[in-house]
Amino acid sequence: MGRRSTTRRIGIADVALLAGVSHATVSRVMNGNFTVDATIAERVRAAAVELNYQPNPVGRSLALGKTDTIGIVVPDLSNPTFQAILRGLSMAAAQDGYRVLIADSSEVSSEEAILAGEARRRCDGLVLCAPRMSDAELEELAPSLHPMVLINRSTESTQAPSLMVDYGQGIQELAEHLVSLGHTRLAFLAGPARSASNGMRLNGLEKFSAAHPDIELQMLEGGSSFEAGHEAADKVIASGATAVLAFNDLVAMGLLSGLHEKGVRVPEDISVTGFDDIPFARYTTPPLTTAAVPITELGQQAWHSMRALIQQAETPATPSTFQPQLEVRGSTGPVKG
Amino acid sequence: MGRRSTTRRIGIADVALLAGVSHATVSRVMNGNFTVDATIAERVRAAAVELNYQPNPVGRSLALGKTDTIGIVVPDLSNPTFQAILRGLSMAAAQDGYRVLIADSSEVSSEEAILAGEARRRCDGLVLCAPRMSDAELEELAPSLHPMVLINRSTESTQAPSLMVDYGQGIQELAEHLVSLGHTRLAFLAGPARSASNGMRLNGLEKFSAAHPDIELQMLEGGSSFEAGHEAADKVIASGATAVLAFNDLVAMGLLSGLHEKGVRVPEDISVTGFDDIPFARYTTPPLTTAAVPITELGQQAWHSMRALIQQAETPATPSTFQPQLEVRGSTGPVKG
DNA sequence: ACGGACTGAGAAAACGCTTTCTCATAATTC
DNA sequence: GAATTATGAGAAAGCGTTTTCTCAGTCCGT
Repeated sequence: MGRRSTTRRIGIADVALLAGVSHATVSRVMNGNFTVDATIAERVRAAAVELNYQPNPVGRSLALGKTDTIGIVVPDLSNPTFQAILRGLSMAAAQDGYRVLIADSSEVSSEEAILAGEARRRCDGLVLCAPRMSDAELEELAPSLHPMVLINRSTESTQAPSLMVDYGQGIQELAEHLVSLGHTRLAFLAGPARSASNGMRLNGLEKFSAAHPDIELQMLEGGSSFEAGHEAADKVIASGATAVLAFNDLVAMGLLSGLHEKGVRVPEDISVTGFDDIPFARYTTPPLTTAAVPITELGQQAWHSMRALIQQAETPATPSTFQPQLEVRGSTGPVKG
Repeated sequence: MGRRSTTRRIGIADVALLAGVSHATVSRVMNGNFTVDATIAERVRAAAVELNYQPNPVGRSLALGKTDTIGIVVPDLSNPTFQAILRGLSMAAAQDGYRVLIADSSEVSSEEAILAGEARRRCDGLVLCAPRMSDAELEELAPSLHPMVLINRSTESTQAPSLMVDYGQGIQELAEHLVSLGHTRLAFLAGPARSASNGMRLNGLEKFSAAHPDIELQMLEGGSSFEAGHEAADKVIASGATAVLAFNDLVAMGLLSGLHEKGVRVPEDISVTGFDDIPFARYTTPPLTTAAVPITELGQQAWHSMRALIQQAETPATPSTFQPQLEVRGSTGPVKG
């Protein structure tokens, strides 16, 4: 007890005592309220620096009703895509004096709801990347999470801004690219079944198939990780497809590695495409043809939407969509003649 | 005003009112204090679920003097090494019900101190990755940041636990490996001049040189990024070295790419080594020989040290060192004969 | 049946700050 | 010079919890 009081962090009261004013005045000075006499203000400031006083953020938060912190929930922090979103978000938020609290749901969709709620309560807003959560649950949760911005999801009920990547369009472009190279037997190495973005890709591919009834397109079960791609090599070879659209770059890279081990040449024997254009996609062997998503920028945009939401209670609710850009590299080539 | 009161989040008072008890009792029930009658407790719990009451964490934090949050400051969130530390830390902390707040100093060392202080005040502890901060500044800052665990740094004054990677040992092993392949003209593509971990590497290389007076070892200015490595290609070629030790995997990968563009073959013409063994190091062309650091595990360990620090005021102060492990892959080979 | 030891819950203080309310004192006006 | 208005700072009321303090009401032994 005695010990503890010695170590106690210095608070507004200590400054007030030293400066010989009330703590209200100290607060006024610290917050740049000009209704305080210049002489006294200076005295307070001097006392503050002498004691190296720094306002306790928790006390401030309670009084002000804001934490200057936003939360982000991601399904997997080891995924470069979410790392990039986090980075873009964090950097942009920092410029406005906000910090970010992270919550990794480890791909466990049942955790997403709880984590989201917890994070939200600690923060002024929430950026939600919850690809596995069901639409129903998201819809139910949304109101209690406001202000919130969604990544690659949208809700009916709330007007939460949502930032979407047009995966459907991107995958169509990739497929068209393969067709232009002469491929007629394609395979899609799908992502997690319940993933929202996988659904968007499937929609895109449906449109593609409708436009190209002559092109064969097989659906192969995959996943979202490097390992999933690696393990799918046999399946891909067995499919007889000459070109495969992987769920994302990670899967594509795993597949590249798996195919290499089996002695299958890319792109001579099989062409492979990824999705996302993660930083390392251009350095694989061969460099990966992919659909580039300006993902860091998306993270940045997420902050801007969030900021708008926090500042004005009125929601602009701009559901902006990011168009992926076809990035042709070495992993795709003319069909084996 | 009227509006606002309608929207107000429900608090402990609402539950108390509905259950017909004092808010103190609600608090007791919520915190599993058993000195409350079972009947009443049940009534309170019912009221809580009916109102969907969730205690306000800020209020709790103020009362309890803890936030259940730890901060981490990293110099660059786009660096896979820090991403991995963050991930290991975040996952481990989550298991104990802690969250992590991130602060990215964007490699600006002057920001590190401020960010660290800010983050620390909002959290129960701080994990500090501040490679650019001067020893003096770190020493001065340390006391005010406690509890804190350091990554790849150490202090004299405080007994802050520090988790170190033995870069000196690792780089020596890499150099020895190159020598064993017959190389006699080596170059070190250094990291940022003021980086602490770069210093450790230099110390290791000094020892190496002392043990191998016959081996030529040039020092080349580099950096810590992919781009730095890429740009250094010309310099490396001009140096006449047959093997180059890059500061880290990122630099090595950039160099690989740069050398490839110039038509220099790796490892036939020049051998290249990295450091860290980031996830993609094994998938470069050729796969990168490197010194593997169990970096996610280090993040985990950082949490364990932090937890010990938070729980018992007494510090175990275990300055643990992680030994990198030589990972020989395709980017190194016998010297050109 | 009466005093002492328990139980259990409300009242109130504490956490560290911001902000409204209030009221001296000083500055202005007629 | 008295009345009015600025000006500026302290007192106090929050913000939403936890926790100590207090004190009714019970239960027990004698």
